[in-house]
Amino acid sequence: MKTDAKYVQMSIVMKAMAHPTRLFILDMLDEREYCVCELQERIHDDMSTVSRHLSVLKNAGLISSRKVNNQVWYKLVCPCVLEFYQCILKKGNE
Amino acid sequence: MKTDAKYVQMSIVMKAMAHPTRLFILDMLDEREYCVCELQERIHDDMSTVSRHLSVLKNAGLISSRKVNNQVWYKLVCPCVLEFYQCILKKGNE
DNA sequence: GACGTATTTGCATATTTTGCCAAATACGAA
DNA sequence: TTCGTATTTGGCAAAATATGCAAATACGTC
Repeated sequence: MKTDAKYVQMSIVMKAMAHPTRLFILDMLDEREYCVCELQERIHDDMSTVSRHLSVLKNAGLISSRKVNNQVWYKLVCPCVLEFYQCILKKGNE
Repeated sequence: MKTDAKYVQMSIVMKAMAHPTRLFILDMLDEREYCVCELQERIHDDMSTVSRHLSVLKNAGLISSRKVNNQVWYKLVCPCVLEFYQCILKKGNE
C-alpha cells in the first residue's frame, strides 16, 4: 500500500534531497569532509539556514557528523546517492 | 553554485519522488503500464489527487503518457529510478 | 447534439517547508 | 569566569505543497 513504511521512509530520504542547496552540499561532501563554516562560505546563506539543511540531511541518514573542538565536520554516509545523480543527469540529456 | 541549473533540475526530480503515494505509483509502473483509473483503485485517493501526482511525476520527466480513447496510460521513462531505490533500502538496513 | 466514462483543472483550505533574526549552547583560550 | 568562535535552536512570516470537491474537458456512443 501507498502508506507502507517502505514508501514513507523512502520519501523522507527523497525529501531531504529535494532542495538545490542540499544537493549542492551532497556534491561537495562527495569530494571530502567539510565543516559547517566552510560549507557556509560557499553557500552564502545564513549560517542557521546551512545548519538546518545539514540537519535535514543527517536525519535522513545521508550524512554523518563528528565534532572537533568547536567545529562540526560532516561527511557522506553513502556514495550511492551520487551514482543515482549521474543516472538522472543522463536521462535529462536524452 | 547552489543555484546552478543542474541542482535546480535535480531538485525537481527529487521533489517529485518525495511523496509516499508517488513512490508507490513509480513502483507499480515498474511492473507495467497502468491507466489512471487502475492506479486510483489501488491508491484510494480522490481521482483528482491521483491525477495531480501523475502530473508531478510527468513534469519531472520520470513517467510518460499516451492516450487511448478516453483513457490515459502512464509508464516509467527510466527504470534507474528504482535501482536507486534498492541502494537506499540497503543503506537503511545497515 | 445529448449522454456516459475517464481525466484534468480551478478553487479553497490545511499542512509543510524555507529562511532569517535573535537567543541559546558548546568549547577552547585568556 | 569571561571572551570569542562555531553551531544549533526557537519563533515567526512567507512561500510552496497537498487534497477534496465541483466544474471543465476529452472522447466515443447513441
